[in-house]
Amino acid sequence: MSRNSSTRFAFTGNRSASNKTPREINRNLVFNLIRTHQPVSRADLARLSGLQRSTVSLIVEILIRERWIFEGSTGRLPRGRRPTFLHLNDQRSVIALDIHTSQTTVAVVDLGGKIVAQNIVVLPDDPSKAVGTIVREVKKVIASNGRSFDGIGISVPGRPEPNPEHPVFTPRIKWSVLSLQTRLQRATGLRVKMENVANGCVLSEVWFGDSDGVHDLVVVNVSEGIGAGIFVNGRILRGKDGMAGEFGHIQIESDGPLCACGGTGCWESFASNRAGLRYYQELSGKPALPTFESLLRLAQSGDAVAISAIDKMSLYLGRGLRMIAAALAPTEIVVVGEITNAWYLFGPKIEAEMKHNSLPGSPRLRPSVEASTARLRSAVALVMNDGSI
Amino acid sequence: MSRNSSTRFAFTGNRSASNKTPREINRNLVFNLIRTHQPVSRADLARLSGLQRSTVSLIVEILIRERWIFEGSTGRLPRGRRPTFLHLNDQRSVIALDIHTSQTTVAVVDLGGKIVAQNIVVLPDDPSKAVGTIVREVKKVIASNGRSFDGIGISVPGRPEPNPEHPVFTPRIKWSVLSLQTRLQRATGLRVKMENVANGCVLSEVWFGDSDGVHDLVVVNVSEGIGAGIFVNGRILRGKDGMAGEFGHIQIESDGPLCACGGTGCWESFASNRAGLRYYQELSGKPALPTFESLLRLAQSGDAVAISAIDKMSLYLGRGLRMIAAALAPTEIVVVGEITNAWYLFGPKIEAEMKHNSLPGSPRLRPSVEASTARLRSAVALVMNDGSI
DNA sequence: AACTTTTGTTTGTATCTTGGTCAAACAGTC
DNA sequence: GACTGTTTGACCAAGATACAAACAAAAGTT
Repeated sequence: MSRNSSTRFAFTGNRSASNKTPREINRNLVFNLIRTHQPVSRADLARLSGLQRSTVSLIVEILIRERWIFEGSTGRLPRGRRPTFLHLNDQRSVIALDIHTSQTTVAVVDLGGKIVAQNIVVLPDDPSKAVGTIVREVKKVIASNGRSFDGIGISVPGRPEPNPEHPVFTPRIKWSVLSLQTRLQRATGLRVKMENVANGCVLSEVWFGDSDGVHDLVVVNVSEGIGAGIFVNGRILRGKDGMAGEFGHIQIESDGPLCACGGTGCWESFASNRAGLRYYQELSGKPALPTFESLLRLAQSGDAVAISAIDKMSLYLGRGLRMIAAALAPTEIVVVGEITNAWYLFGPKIEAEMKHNSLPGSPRLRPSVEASTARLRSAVALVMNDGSI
Repeated sequence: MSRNSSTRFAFTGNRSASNKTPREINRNLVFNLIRTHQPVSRADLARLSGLQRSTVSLIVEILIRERWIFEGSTGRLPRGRRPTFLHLNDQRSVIALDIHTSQTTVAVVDLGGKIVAQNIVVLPDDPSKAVGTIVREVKKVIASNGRSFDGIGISVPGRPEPNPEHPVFTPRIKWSVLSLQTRLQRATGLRVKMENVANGCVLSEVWFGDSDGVHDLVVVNVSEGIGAGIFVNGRILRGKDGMAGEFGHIQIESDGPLCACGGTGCWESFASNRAGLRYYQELSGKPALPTFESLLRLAQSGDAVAISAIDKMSLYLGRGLRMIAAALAPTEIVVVGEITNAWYLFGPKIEAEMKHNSLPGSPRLRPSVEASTARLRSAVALVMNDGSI
């Protein structure tokens, strides 16, 4: 909270600092405090940040001028002058895309994380037509909403880091997400940012989570595959070509099903939604269920075989989370995905296995609030902040 | 290199910045450039840092006054005024301790990373006497060297993070490293800092490595056990209670030998020095070899069974490194340990297995220069910089 | 009506980088 | 040997910023 008074050396990278650096840092600090504490007064911001009230006032003035926030009503206190409450400007908003293999959600999200409008688009079977369908839908949303938008944020399964050699790593999407980006940019003139699902959920947790000082967090996205978003030392760990967090493709048994990545025995072959469906098929001897949701419904209605399948999946999930705990020692692991809709069936099993034979100090484990919301909200952080937290 | 001109928000933690912050940042920057580029002139520092020459001169003046650096000889250029070369002050030095289960190295290391004196201490069999032996030896070294020391830096296998609940995690050391710290502090009056071996090697790589802009690096220490030091986004990833990087205790097979941590099938059960010795014993049917060095010597002399044992160990090492690559996607993995003394036997096998069925963009793999040097040098970074890079 | 408390603004000061100027020092050229 | 161009390092004014303290505003309390 207070000044860093260390006289010792501490690398902060290769960047030099100018006179404008403190303002930049404090401006970010104040803005983030407004995000997480709104409505809030200047005096409270001074107390929260450790800055002087005068400094806070100057920064707030800038933020108002740039339309990030606005002055709301005055409050009421037991005594003293009434404070002026500051709010995030919910007039500013972005277009959010949540891309899945077969469907895509197009939404309007405001700066405060509120989902103003939402629209599910079923993609055509022909992959080459998917991009066109999405672009059309986005233009429709822009036209139907009177407001202007700050940009477009896209959540994709895979790693859309721009790299000339491996442009994108999105094994489950059959069409080019890169061409979607450029076509949206051309069609709308807006800035378009893409991010991996798990990293996006990290952004949402950090931007809109109620916990104040998140500094260690791993988000594990359990869906068709498994990917993780790693938030450490106050930043997202991206790694080379944005490939960090691919725990799903870590081999946890030397033999096992062949994975889409080419390897065998990958964690996601044992613990993803597809694995759950496979377990049900193996245990029941019946034909495969159409969707993972149907497996959840069966289990929730008390089907013993479905519950066994879920238990087996949970066991492997817990084992993988133990791996993540040993590797990164986060204070908290947040699970995102369809399984959070029936967390009572998974959570206890997963947690027990995660803590079984683990090193001292297991992380807290909890499901994400609402996966779809988290993914859509990430668009705000992506557009407003380049996703750089 | 140049100014961060982004007007967007970028979390830099919860700390506010004062107008002393730029000086602090730039001072660190300049000092680190001197460390990595010495001897170097003020003008070169200005070019390297992007700062104005006037600013560099002011900072250099402070660094000289505080005895971090000194002005050396003037250089010679094709034309123009002669530059004054700046050097790290090699009069400043620290005591370095490199702790192993059965022996400890006590050394004197100067600010430039040069090992001025070195002394191997064999620890008594009785664990309770180990601390006393080490303290005596340190006092002897201090007395025999005329100079004064800035502190004591200790490299230990394990995670010596201070935490009331789990004070330390050093499963292979039978005596209390915490009491060593306090007794050394009392006996010498110097500041005493401890760090995990792998993290220490990261510090050494970053402080004394010739690569300029290291921002992604994982150091894997292969010894009795296996531990990793993770350097990402320009900082060491410590995790809760400093436990991050314990890849050695990740389960890579569901069944396997019982590990010291209580689990089964841990990576280090398959890939550590002990595993190599076990493989030799299993393959040869002969009694166990006394030390890992003897296995290396056998293999180097062409013993086919020893080479097979090493190959098996390499296979598992490569598999574990593939796991680290998927988890963190570092640009480089550096291996530290006895195996680097016979790297030609391990390296190709490890690298081939690491790249086998891996995700796109494998990290570079290389052995550390000299493990003992790296561990001792880490003391400088620990003492001079609180290990906070 | 006077006092107290809290909020938000204004003003003066210290710190720090920037960017320009200047002398010194040196090599090459006329 | 004098002139030219280059580089280094010192010096100084200007601009940006946070801080500290004083001040104005607005409400409740005495």
